[in-house]
Amino acid sequence: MQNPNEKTYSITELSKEFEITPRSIRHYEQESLISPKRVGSQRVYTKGDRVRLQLILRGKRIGFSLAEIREIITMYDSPSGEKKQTELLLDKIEQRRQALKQQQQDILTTLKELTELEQRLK
Amino acid sequence: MQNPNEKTYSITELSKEFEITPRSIRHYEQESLISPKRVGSQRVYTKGDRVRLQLILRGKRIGFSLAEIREIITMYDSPSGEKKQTELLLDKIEQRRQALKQQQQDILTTLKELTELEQRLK
DNA sequence: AATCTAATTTACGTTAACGTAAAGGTAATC
DNA sequence: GATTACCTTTACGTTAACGTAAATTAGATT
Repeated sequence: MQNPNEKTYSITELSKEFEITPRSIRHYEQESLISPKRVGSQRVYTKGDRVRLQLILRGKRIGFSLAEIREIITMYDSPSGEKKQTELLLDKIEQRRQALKQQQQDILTTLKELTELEQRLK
Repeated sequence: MQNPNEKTYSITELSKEFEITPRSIRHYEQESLISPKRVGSQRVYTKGDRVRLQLILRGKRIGFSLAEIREIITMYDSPSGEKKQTELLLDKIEQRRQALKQQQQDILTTLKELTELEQRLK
């Protein structure tokens, strides 16, 4: 049940909250990463849209391209359909998982090196 | 003590080992991320250069820009000099550490979401 | 001597992710 | 009714990180 009285946000509200420019948000929309409603010509963002924006920004922080983020979002949105399709999705998920595990390792290594460096500086 | 008989590598050797193009390696050199020796006009990479290349690639995997990687490398290379300089370095290290911790969190969140999604697909 | 093979430099091209005007619409406020 | 605030679209500009092609060099092989 979607509450029609649910709180909504304007583009500048969101841009301020997440410290990005409206231009970026519009860009994400152009890239089909988010699809706000319109009231007249103005974009209106629901809580769901806000969550999606957070997801986008989280993706960016771990170095995903917008194309990769779109892929992930598409996975979320895909209706549990064909068996063949599902297989493909599971494959992609596994690939992502591997990349993320690698990243975890890389981060751990880098953190250690930073600590070493810090010691050396004292 | 640097062993002058130490094993060295050509640019294509390294490019094959790490599955990148020679162009990329030359580009990193242009950006002052690596400085191989020359024998005649040809680049010759020592083991140390190889390690540095690995560091670069690791940085890339966690989403660092070449500029950020250069900053980190510079920190490594900086001789423990002025007290003021050292303070600045320690600051930068701390900043990096914070960003990396954030990334760890983001990755954990993403991994969880992937798992949820996987469950949903079954 | 000619032909590979692997390297070099120079330089223009490409893609992603926005930045940055410019020109205009609408609704509230002075 | 004019200004202000906030939004819109269109479109060209910018930066990073290489890709790609052209012209050249130098050593090894046929």
